[in-house]
Parts: sequence; structure tokens; C-alpha cells
Amino acid sequence: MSDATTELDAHAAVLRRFNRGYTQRVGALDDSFLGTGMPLGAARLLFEIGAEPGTTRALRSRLGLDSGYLSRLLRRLESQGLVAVVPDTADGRLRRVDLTPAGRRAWDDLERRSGDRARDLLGPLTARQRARLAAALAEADLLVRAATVTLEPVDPLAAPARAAVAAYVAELDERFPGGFDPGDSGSADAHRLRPPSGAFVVATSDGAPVACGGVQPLGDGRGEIKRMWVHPAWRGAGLGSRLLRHLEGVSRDLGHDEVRLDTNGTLVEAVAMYERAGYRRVGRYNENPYAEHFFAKRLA
Amino acid sequence: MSDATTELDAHAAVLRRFNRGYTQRVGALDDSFLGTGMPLGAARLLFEIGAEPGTTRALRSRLGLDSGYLSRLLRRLESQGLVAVVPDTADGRLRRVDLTPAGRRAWDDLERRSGDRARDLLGPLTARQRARLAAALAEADLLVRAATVTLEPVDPLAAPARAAVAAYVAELDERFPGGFDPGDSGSADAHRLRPPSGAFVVATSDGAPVACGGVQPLGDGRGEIKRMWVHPAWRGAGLGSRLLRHLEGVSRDLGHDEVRLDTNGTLVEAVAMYERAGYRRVGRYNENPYAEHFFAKRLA
DNA sequence: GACATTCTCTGACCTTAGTCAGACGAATGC
DNA sequence: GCATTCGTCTGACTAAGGTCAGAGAATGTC
Repeated sequence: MSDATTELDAHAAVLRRFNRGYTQRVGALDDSFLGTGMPLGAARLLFEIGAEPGTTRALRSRLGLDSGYLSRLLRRLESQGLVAVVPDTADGRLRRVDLTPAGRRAWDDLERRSGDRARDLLGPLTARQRARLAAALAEADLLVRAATVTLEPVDPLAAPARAAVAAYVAELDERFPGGFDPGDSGSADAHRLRPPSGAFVVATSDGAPVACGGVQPLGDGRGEIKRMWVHPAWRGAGLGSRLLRHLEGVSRDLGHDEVRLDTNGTLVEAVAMYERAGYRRVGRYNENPYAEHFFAKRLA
Repeated sequence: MSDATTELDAHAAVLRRFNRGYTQRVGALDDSFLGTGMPLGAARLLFEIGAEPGTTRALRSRLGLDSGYLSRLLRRLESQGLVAVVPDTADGRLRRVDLTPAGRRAWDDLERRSGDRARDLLGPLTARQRARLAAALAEADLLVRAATVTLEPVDPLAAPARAAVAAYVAELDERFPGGFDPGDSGSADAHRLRPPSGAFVVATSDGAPVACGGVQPLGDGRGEIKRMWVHPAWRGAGLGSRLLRHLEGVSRDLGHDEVRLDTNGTLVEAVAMYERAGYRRVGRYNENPYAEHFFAKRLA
């Protein structure tokens, strides 16, 4: 058994120990719903509606519920006067759900109880230990979120890709000394970033884009990685390296035996990451005015 | 609203954010039981039996189950050939439960699945990030355990107190250059450490003692804190300060207006903690040959 | 305008989880 | 030796959670 395996096992054991102890002690937080006398399912639904009202369809996918079951839960909340269900004006098949004033009060009550429980748990700790616990949980939260985010292939002109690229462009515009003008490259080059010639990948968490990147053909069996971006709040959790590895795999699957990319010197973290990932510097291979560093890596 | 309150609220918010994200992503770990086709309750029971076989009574208290319900679950596992239930030889009312070879295989299967899940979660992370996550979870685990441990008053000669004091004595014996001999003080002084003259407190976690301490009367409205000890693995989580504060409260409730204690210079963490907690140094007030530092604190 | 699709809702049905009251046998106190 | 206590087990019951197969209305497609 290799060192890497034993290391993984040791960390998995820590994770399991944490899970066991934590759910036993803090898992009661979920039962805080029960303090309201409302069944767990109904309370979860009420909470979700309050957090983000919308169509029953969206609720169904967010909570992973059967449509018949959701319908019944909604009717129950409706009969208690907590939610209002009305047909969608645009599409008469859909229903829109929102809280009534009474429902908002019940929601506030849930929030308050949940906060009380959290404060009760922290109560016995000193301020310094609370800060340590919060820091540890924030770190764990970031890493777990990064580890569980899924990289989905999407059309480069579809909504998730547009949102991610917009964030990418906005960041470059802010960080580059002279700003950044993407020109019309977005829609004009879209066909090169979609099958069969290329691909575009977006990672979303709770509906918001947190990372993206694409591969387009360069000719001569080469691929080029474009528009790679990771949400600032998600950096330092390995999402960038993971995305890069993923895109290399995509490029390989497209039949390329080498992948290239360019970047600007302002993006120091990116340059460091490419070097860590085994990229070697090559000469300029395009006319991109923003590009200052050029990298290439052979695909196994 | 004071700074202390906003600080607490901020940390509570981190805790809640973690809970929400974590249970959503990793909470599925509990459902790993479901991967076996066994209902959650039965799987939990099987797991507990495998972890520590014993009487149904012990299982009932560990899992918090109704006796009728437990009986039914056991019969179910029995009919599947996974557990064996036999009357206790000493007390014919009790039943002893253990796994059959088939049950042990099912238990190993649960373990394997749980480990696989944990490894799958860690898989996308690099070794460095896995180490960071494991460190963060271990820190959070320690602090949460310390925050949720309860301090129970017990008789100084009862089993939990004996176990804790034995650990305390063993540690002093190891750390003191010339070893430590408690003499007969244990049973002879016991009456001073129990109501109405004094008290003894033990903190246990999963059945094992993790901290202890007692208060005995010194006369003249003074109390003395004795045999204060925190399990080495639990240090650095504020359990010591919490226990100390708790014992001060116990002393106050016993009618004391000052509390004293002695300690050995080898125990540097303890000395530092007493000073942090507002104790002032006083002259020798007893003949304890192991005591080098003497402290006192007025109780509000 | 016909047809397929999409969506919500209802009824029927099932398992799981859990509670409660009492029966029965074993142990304990006197 | 007898009453009491303790522990297990059974039957009866309930609520929650969830699945499945349509009915029926609205919408999109040709």
C-alpha cells in the first residue's frame, strides 16, 4: 500500500470521525425544525420557499421531491395560511409559490430558532475558541464545497456560460492596468468552443457560477485552453487545478496531443498554477494583445 | 448591541452556513446506510452492535430507542441471520446481543461503504488540500466536542470518578520527576468531596472520562479545588477554563467566598491557566509535599 | 387543427419510525 | 414465600415520508 493511499485513508478516517461526532451533537440542529411542531418535510419546504420563492418546479429540483408529494406538502402549508400558490402568468401550467405574511413570520421563527441553537452551541466556548471554531468550519466549508462542485459541459452561449464569462471579463477589466475589452470574440468564436470542435465547462454552486473554462482547436492536433476563471471567494481550494486537469482531459478526448494557453502577467496566481501543473513556457503563438506569457503541455 | 454579541452572531452564522452546506453535500454519508437496502434504523442498530456488543439495555440508551421498537428491530435482524440474541447468564431478564459471522460481514460492508464515501469526497482534492481539510475538521471536532461535553456531579467513589482520578494520578506519576504517590487520600477524603461538604464533577464523552475536578471545604468560608484534570487529547479547547469556572460556581453555591488551590511547577499549562483566570499567588496553606505554587481567588 | 409534451394534482398504496399499554418471566427486598 | 420491581416482548395504533399511475389542463409542434 502506497503512502498516498495511507494518507488518503487517514484523512478519510478524520472525516468519518468528524461526521459521527458532529451529526450526533449538532445534527440536532436539523431537528430544530421539529421545535415548531411542523413535520420536517414541511419545515424544510417552508424554509426553501422563504429563502427563494419561485415555481414549484424549481422547488422540486432543489429539494429533490416527487411532484405528488410536493403538491400535498404545499396544500398543507396553504391550508395553514403560510404560503400562497398562484398560476404563473406566462405559463399557465406552472405554479408560483411565495410566503404569506403569516408564512414569513413562521419563517422568521425558524431562522430565530436555528440561530439560537447555533449560539447555544458556541456559548460554552471562549471568544478565542469560537473564533478558532469559526475559522476551522469556514476552511472546511470552502474545501468541501470545492470538492463537491461538479464541472458541467455547457453551450458557450447558454445562460450559465454567459454569467461565468461575464464575471471573468469583469475581473480582467478590473485587474488589467488598462482594462480589458473582450471585443466581439464571445459570440463570434462560440462555435469553436462547442462540440465537435471544442467544449466549454462551467462549475456552479447553488445556482451561481464559481468557475469556467473552455477548449478550442488550434490546428495540428493542438488544443487551446480559453477563458479559465475561478470565483475569487473559491480560490485556494484547488478548484483551479482541478478545472485545469479536467480541461486537459477534454482536450485529449478531442484528439489533441498538446494543449496551449496564454495569460497576462497581472494574473500571478494563474501563472504560478500553470507552472505547478507542468506547463512549459513557449513563444508567442497568437496576436492576443493582452497575452504576455505563453504555455504548452504535452498530453499523455 | 455589544461587540461580544455581534461577534457571537457572526460565528453562529458561519456555523449555520457550514451546517447547511455540509449536510447537503456530505449528509448523504448517513444515507450510505441506505445503499445496503437496509432501513436506516436497522443499519444504525447493526452498526452499534458491531462497534460494541452488549445488552439490549445498553443499546437502548446509546441509541435512544423505545424498548418495543428495539425488540422489533432486533427480531428483524435476527430473522436475517445477522445478530444473535441470548439471555444473559447472570441476569435472566437481560438479553445479550452480538453479531453472527454473517452480521459481521454486513457490518464490514457498512464500514467499507462509509469509507468509500469519505474517500470519494476527498478524491477531487490534492493531498495538500486534503491535509488542510482534515486539520480543519479535527480542530472543529475537538472544539465542538469540548463545547458539548456536559459536566456531571458524581460521587467521588463511583466508577466515572475513579476512572478519571486514575487517569489524573497516572499522568502526575509520569510527569513529576520523582513520580506521584496519592497515598490513601482517595477513599479517606471522599466524604469531603461529596455533598453536603463538597462536590466532584466529571465530564465524559462516549463513556470515557475527559475531565474531572472537585471542591472540598477548607474552613473559614473557603473552598479548595482538588484533582482538576483534563484529558491530554482534549486540551486547548477551553475545557479546562470551563471546568475551572464551573468549580468556582460550585464552591460559591457551597457558601464559600474564596477558593484556593495548589499545584506543581511541572504543570506549566495549569499554572498559566490559573493566572489567566484571575488567581493570585498566596503562601503555602497546607503540607502537600507535591505542591509548589499556591493560588487563591475571591468569589463574587 | 391534430398531436405530443409538459406540468400539476389526486387517489391508492407502501415502508419506516415511533408510541403506548399491557402480558409475562426473572430478580430483588422483606 | 410473597409482593414489588425490572426488563423484554407483543399487539394495536399513528404520523411521516415517499412512490406510482393516471386524469386533466396548458403549451408547443407540425
